Amino acid sequence: MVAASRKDAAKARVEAHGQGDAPDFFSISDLADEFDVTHRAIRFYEAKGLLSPKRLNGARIYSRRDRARLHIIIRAKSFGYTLEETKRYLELYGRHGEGRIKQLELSAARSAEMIQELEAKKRQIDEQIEELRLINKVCRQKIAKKKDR
Amino acid sequence: MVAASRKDAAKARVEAHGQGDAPDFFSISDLADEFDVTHRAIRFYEAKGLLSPKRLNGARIYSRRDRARLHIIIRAKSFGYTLEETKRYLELYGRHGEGRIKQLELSAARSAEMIQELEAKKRQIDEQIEELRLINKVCRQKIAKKKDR
DNA sequence: GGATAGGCTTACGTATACGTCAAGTGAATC
DNA sequence: GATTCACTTGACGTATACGTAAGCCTATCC
Repeated sequence: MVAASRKDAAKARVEAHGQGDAPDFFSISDLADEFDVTHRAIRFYEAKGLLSPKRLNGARIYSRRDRARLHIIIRAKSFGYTLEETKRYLELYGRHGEGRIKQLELSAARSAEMIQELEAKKRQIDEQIEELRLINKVCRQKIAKKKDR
Repeated sequence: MVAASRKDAAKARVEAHGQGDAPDFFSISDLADEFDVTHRAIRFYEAKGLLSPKRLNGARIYSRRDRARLHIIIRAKSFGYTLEETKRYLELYGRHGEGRIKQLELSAARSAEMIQELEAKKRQIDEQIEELRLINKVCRQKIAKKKDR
């Protein structure tokens, strides 16, 4: 298994100054399995600039940070954001804390905006849930009526 | 304005046995304006079987129910459902209450499933919001530090 | 009754998000 | 040392969700 050996090599390097037992890096297959996406998709996100893993003999090595980013990509997709929108979010994610005041203020503003947006989305979902509860209730009532008739 | 006249004609017909002052039907432009989507998109949803408005001299006439369906389509899209998935939801929506027990039980089950799914989606959004709150907090703290230095 | 407004269909084009080969590399195992 | 295994890079294909232009209809307004 080449991947394993590459992994071991990288692991040795990382664990030299590593700190835990939880993995510090991942192969593309690790992440593909963990998040149930294809290799192709992960590479596609990289091509679009959402990921930029290190390389070891050509093979991609994903750090915990890369993994966290992938997690965010997949979550964001699941509630309707395009990769382009997610990219903007990841930019924010990648550099909060760094930069000059102007940059920090921009990040603060952007994160606040996104929170508002997500709260709005939650409210929309709540409306939808309410409708579904009503449908569910009506169905169960009609079932009950038909059954004791 | 042809639309207006068609509207008036249809309105007369509907108001003959109508009940309120809120509109009972809508032109494609009405809905396009209200929900900020293009005519093309609305027709596309129809082509995909998500809508099926009545016609008057060829022109589409949308009922309140059609309008409600469009509203659902747009909301569902905004939180990540495909039109195909939304179509399945609309089927449920369109016929709860009708049919035999088997059908009612299916509808009850499906609506319950969807509620679970949406609740899960809400939890995901909450996680994302938590992350953003943290980012926002860190940014504001660093800004404060830099400012009183 | 000709212009204008709104709507219609047909059909090809486009952006996003990958899927699917094809062909090659580099390390590990038999 | 040949095979295998995981990974690589193109390159072309495909599904979804529309955009866009062309040409036609038709009711109302002037």
